[in-house]
Amino acid sequence: MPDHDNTSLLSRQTKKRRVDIGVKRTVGTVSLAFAHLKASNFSAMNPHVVEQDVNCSVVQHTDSEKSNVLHKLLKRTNSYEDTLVTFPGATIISQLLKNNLTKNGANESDFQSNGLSRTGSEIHQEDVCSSSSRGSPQECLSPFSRPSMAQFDIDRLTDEHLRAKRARVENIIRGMSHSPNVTNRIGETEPDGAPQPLSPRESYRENKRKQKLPQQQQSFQQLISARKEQKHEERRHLKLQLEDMQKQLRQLQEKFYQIYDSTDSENDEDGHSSEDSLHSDGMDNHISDSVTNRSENEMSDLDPGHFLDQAQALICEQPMMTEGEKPKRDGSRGKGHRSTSMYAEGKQLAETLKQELNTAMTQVVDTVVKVFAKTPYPLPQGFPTLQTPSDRFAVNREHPNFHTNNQRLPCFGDVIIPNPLNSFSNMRVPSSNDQTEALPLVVRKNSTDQPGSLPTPANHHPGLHPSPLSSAMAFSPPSFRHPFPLHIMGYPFQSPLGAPSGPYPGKDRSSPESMDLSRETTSLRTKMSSNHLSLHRPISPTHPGNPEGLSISLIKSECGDLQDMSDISPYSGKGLSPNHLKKAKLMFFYTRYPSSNMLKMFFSDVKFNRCITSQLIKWFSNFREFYYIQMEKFARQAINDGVAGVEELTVSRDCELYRALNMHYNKANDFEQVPERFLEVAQITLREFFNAIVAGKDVDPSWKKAIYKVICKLDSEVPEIFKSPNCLQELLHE
DNA sequence: CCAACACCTG
DNA sequence: CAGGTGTTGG
Repeated sequence: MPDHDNTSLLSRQTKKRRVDIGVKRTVGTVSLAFAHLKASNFSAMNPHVVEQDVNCSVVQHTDSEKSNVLHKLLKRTNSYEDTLVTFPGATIISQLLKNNLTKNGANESDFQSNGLSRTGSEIHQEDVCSSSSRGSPQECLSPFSRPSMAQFDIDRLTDEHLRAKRARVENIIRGMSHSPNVTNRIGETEPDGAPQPLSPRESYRENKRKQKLPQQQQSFQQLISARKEQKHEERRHLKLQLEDMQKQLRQLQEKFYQIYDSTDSENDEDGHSSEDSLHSDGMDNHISDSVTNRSENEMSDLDPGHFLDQAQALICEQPMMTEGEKPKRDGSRGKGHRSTSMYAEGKQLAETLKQELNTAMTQVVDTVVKVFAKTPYPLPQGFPTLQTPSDRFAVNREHPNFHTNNQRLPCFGDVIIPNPLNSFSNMRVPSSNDQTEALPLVVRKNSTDQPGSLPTPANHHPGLHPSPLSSAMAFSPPSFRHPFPLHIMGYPFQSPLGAPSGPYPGKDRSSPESMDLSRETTSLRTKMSSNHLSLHRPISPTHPGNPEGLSISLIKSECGDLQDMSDISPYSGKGLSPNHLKKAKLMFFYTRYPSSNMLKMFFSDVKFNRCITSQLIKWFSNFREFYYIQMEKFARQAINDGVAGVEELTVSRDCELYRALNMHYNKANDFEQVPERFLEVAQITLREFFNAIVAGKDVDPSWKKAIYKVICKLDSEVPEIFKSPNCLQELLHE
């Protein structure tokens, strides 16, 4: 419970906190403003909304427990689909996967008959599964394709296939190095009748572009088409590799289900016994039966990712499984005596899987990297977005068991593999757990201003704080987190004039700066290694990226008391630039009511005059305005949603309120160290509003005055680093 | 008077 | 986010 009664202690601050002035003019406009809001809330009231909107920290993540990397990879790849339209490799990946998942076997034959110059060796080295799949497309796609195949057969097949694959890949690589002169026309590459949803669009665009091209550009067009052929070459290679991977997956899947389903094969419908059906025709029946009879849910069992899920689950669950207890897919018929052998086999299977996935992924990634390295013109915007929702990290809880034993598949790391950046430089993305020293450049000094800063306030409810990240980081020094800021690698600094400095002036800041990726990555790496050495290291004023450098004091020109015309000089950098605004917003996480003296301290690179000062003050006033509006809005929502007491109101990093605030003050999410204290203050504010409204104080025109008085005392000390004119670089690139 | 504030408006 | 305005404490 915040100190309601302390309103007389305002004098503790040296700075003037006249939060009580200027509030008289309110004549119920706020209530009017929220009338529609109220109405909408009433219309859409249901308990779930209550939980999500109000009880901010309640999160359900049942899915994440089941998830595994490949599954995510597949899903994410599919989800990237829309953004990948112009990125051939990834498009292929998603298409391939999608085709496979929708058991459309035609893709393989499509690839071979599309007129592309596929080297003969590749075709002839198709493995059994692939060639047979040409005859009956479905045959290879089911895990039950060959349940009768002997174990060693599969092993042998796998080995052979591995060798074949390696030879093929080498062949491919060799071919890639000296065969960019293959001539094939774009339109024929992806037949219009192809079932892939993307292909028509793609070819349509290509055709359209072709039609529009004037004759003068023919040579350029030739160049383009040559490049495209190159790309198509690589695309095909990627396809092939993916096919290989999928085949291997299928085989492993079969193997897995053999091990796994042999115990309950009698369970299978139609009395088909897997052990008995040695003949492929019987198998086909079996497949079609199971395929057609399976519900949508069960169809996901054919998903390789799901298969991996189960493999992983098998490995992890076996040791702690009681006798007779079996994974869900086994149904109720437990057979404990199989469990030991199953465990061993599952482990072996997992090992094989790991190796295979590692090598295959490495190859694919390498190829992709090559494609990128060779691409001479800017990459399409379809490159997978780098923005990573923070809750994806905070939320992603795996099964606890996965953490307690080291059987957690190491190659799977911590998810997010599909992000090309991760594999781009083979750099291991540092997770928050990896950082062991010198975490924040920003060190908050103990301030007398923050009564409950270090220990989390008493009002937290353990059950209501599900964010594992924040709880895990609760022990890190002064409530700073250090999640890895992936996005900053793709988000160069805003230019002083407010336009993004990247080559892509897209409206979306998540639009990638692919060409800068490697540079940014290395820069990040050096930042990582140099760590705290960069603390307070002033970046050279002639630094090309100096954001303040080019700022033109447009604002100043409006000021009557402009003293020196030299202030307008572009390089004097004395005005308030967009980066100053950004900095001010970040500072708001610490202080809601900065004194003008404080502002002068922290914006030392700005030549202060009355105008600048009031502009800065105005900024913070605007920040507060937004802040309080949000607070009131969410408080009223909570009331409308039937929240009984303030105890149910918490502000955590994954709640909507925080997101709204963070969106406002930390839009690009480039500042990943939003102090815990800010959450506390926000929660207190929210509860203040809640209490006041519940008590009906909002009838008083100046009812917020009391709240302001409370909140203005909760300011934290702004970290020293904010005093640096270049703090943005240091903060964001840290 | 003036700085600082909240509120309103564009 | 900036401009304008009314309010208030010093």
